[in-house]
This record gives sequence, structure tokens and C-alpha cells, in this order.
Amino acid sequence: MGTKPTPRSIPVAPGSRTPRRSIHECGLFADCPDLVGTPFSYAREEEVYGEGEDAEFVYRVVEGAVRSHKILSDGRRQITGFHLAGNLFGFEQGDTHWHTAEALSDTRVLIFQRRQIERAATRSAEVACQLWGMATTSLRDAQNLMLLLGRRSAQERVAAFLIEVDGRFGGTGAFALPMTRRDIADYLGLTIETVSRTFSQLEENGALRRSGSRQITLHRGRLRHVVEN
Amino acid sequence: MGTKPTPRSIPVAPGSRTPRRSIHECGLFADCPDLVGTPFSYAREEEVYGEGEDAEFVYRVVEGAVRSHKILSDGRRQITGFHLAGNLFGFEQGDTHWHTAEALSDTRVLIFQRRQIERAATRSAEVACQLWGMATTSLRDAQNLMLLLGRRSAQERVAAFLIEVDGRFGGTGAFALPMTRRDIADYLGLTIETVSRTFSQLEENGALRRSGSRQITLHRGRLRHVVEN
DNA sequence: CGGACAGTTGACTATCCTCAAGTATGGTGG
DNA sequence: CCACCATACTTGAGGATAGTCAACTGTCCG
Repeated sequence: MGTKPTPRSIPVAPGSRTPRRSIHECGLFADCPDLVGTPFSYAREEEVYGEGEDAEFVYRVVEGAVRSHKILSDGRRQITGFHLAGNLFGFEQGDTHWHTAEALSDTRVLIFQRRQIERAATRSAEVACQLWGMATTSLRDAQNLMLLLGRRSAQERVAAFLIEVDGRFGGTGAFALPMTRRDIADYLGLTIETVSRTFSQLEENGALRRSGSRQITLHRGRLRHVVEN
Repeated sequence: MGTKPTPRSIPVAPGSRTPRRSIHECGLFADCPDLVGTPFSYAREEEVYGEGEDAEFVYRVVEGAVRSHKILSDGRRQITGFHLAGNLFGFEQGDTHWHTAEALSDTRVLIFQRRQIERAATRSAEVACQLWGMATTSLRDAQNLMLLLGRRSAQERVAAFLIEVDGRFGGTGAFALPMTRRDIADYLGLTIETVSRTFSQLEENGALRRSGSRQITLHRGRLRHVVEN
């Protein structure tokens, strides 16, 4: 989707395109000064990688947001995660991506070569343990989402989602959703209409306020009450 | 549930209870001869560990089967995985279990001290990488289940489930389900009635045959056709 | 101003859930 | 060995939640 500046040809030779930042800014792990990422950008709705492609790179979001999804042949889509500033994504089991990743909005990332990270992991137990920890954290998130998808009502799903997003944006209770209703629906296993209706219900109940469709202010107490059943 | 032989007091001192097997049989990783598991047993429906408990041990199933689940205050339950012979379970992010694990049937396991495994990981990059790989594999499984829970119909869920179980039992197309309809329902985000009805439908369509409620023979072609949409 | 697209709302439908009754199955005790 | 009970499973009828289809509104662009 969108224009495709062949993302895979550029990051390998990072010299000219963008000057390297300080190690502190571009490095992946504190104790790996040689593990430096190359800055890169994606436009809104642009694909970062597609399911089935070689998993050559790993990405850290600097600014913007990315979604990962799986899709069925008839178009049904499940978003498995949103990656916000600071998040790492693109690790896979095996040599190919089993997800598609796309930028929600114009997004800046740092690109790392997967091989290089794997080599660092085989050399440094500390790096490997950090990677293990990140994978375990992702697993916990995935399992929480499984509970939500398998056992929660539409209201509970949307409320839990808003609380989650709020937390990831600093927990101020007010934020602009970086994703469309379709993205939310495909993350929560609902339809856009149900998401929209649920927003309206939550607004009626005073659990949130909308200013425009994206800007949300939460009444976190009431929202938590919806989730905590 | 059931009798509780205080699982946590025994594995620490593995000397007397059961004679240690060969390293090959009890070890967790080939290159860690010091990482030896203690054999232990759980009765049908017995809890291995509960949500919120200290995650002191890690388990490998030798014989039998274990389920991991998360549960809401009103009893809604989501099973996040079944662990069969050979599978490792009990790793967590942080120091406490965020699941409950229970034996489906009388089950023999090997118990490992989590601390010891973590220490091995910090010493050996190879061990850490293996742990990382296992976590990544679990993550992939979890994300596939998310797609199933979020976007698939009851028929597709049950069909996919049966294909998965068949694969884990060797792919012969005939096996005895080790879990109840309730367990299946709570894994697939359905009710027992829907699971039961779906079994009946699939049997009518010739996609499977039942001999007793647990013994299943698959018509894998037709079943795959149901899943592949 | 107008077009494209995102989002909302309404009416109707379908899938799955709930409640209820009935049928196997397996273990226990006489 | 059989009767009995508890439990697992199946089936049916009706209902609720979320989905589908469609129309409409708002917003961002040029």
C-alpha cells in the first residue's frame, strides 16, 4: 500500500542517507555499542514488511506507530499488536515474517539487522537474556489479549483497550488515538460499527468524552469499573 | 483442587523421593548436565501452580497433559495453552505466575528450579538463546490463537483445534482427546454446548467420526477445507 | 464548493449463548 | 456382576449480543 521506497535496499548501507546519531540514541542495548540502528521512515499506511517475507530486519519505533496483523484469505484481519515509540518489533520464529507490519501514521524507526542481533545474542548471554525477557513480555501481552478476545464483551474490550492505550501514552487520561476504528475493531475482534456504538454507549455512561473522533478523554474510574466486572 | 501434596516442598531436595534418571532423560538442555529435573506427579485436575504464586519452578511434561488458564472474577475462563509430553511450561515475566496450571489427567513432570535455569542463561548465551527461541515459538502460537479467537467461526475454531491436536499427537488422524468439552470450549472462546453441536455438525459432514466422546478419527481433508475457508 | 473517506446510527439478521432436559459413561458399592 | 450415582456430553428451544447492510453525518483536502 502507498509508495514503496524498497525498504530493504537502504538500511544495509547506512552511511549516506541519514547521519548516524549518537550511540545512545541509535543503539539497541546499552552494552552493545556496535549494535547501531539505521534511521528510516515510513509513510502512513505504508507496509514495513509483509507476511512470508524474509525476516531480515528488526525495528524500533522512534516516532509514530505501527500495527502488526495476520489476515485470512477472505480478508478477515486480526491485529496482534500496536507498536508505539520505543517499542521493538519484527522478531520472528524462523526466517520469515508471519505477520504484516504497516505504519499507522508517518513513522520513524531504527532498523537493525536481525543477523547482527542474533550474533550479539550468541556472544553475550546478557543480550540473549534481554531478548528472552522481551519475548516473554510480548507473550504475556498476547495471552491477556487472548482472554479479552475469547471471553470479554464488546464494552469490556473497548474499555480495556482505552485503558491500555492511555497507559502506553503516559496515563494522563487524555490522548489522540493513532488508529482508525477499523484498526481498533480488528484488534478487538469486533466490527467498526460495534466499536463505534460502544464508544457512544461509553460516552453516554460518562466513561469517556470525544472531541472529534480520535481525541479521547477518559473517566478512568468508570472505565475500570466496566472492565473489572 | 483434589489432594495437595504441597508440590513446593519436595522438588528442592530431590535426593530420596525418586532415583535420578540419566542426564539424558532428566536434563533440560543438552549442554547443561547440571540442569537436572526432579520427577514429580500430579493427579487429574490437580493444580500445579496458581495465578499470583511465586514462580519458583519450571516444568516439563513427561506423561499426561496440563492446561494453563487465566480466569475472571465471574468465572469466565480462557485457557491459553495445553502442554503435552515434552512441552515445557511455567516461565513467566516477573516473579509470579500470571496463569493457573492444572493437570488434565494424571501427569508426570520434571521440575526445574527457575533460578537455576536463569543462572544458566546468564552464564551461557546458548542456553539463553534456546529460552528465547522457546518464548518466540510460544508467542507465535499465541498470536495464531488470537486470530482464531478474534476472527474465526465456531466451526473453524473446532476444526483448527482438532487439526492442531492431531499434529501434536503425531498426525495420525486418530487420537483420544485428553481434555473435556469444557476445556475445549474455554480454549476456543466458546461454550460447551456450541463445541458439542459443532462436533455433531462436523460428524454429519463426514469431517470426523467419534467413538465415545473422546476418541476421534479425523477426515483431515474435509477438516482442512473447513479451516481454509 | 465538492469529493473522498472516516465515523455514526438505524433496522434487521445470524451466530452463538442460556436455560433446560435428556442420554451416555465410568466408577463405586452391594 | 449389576445397580446406582455423579459427571460428561448431547440436543432442543428461545434469547441476546454482535454482525450485516444501508443511509447518513462530519471532516479533511484539494
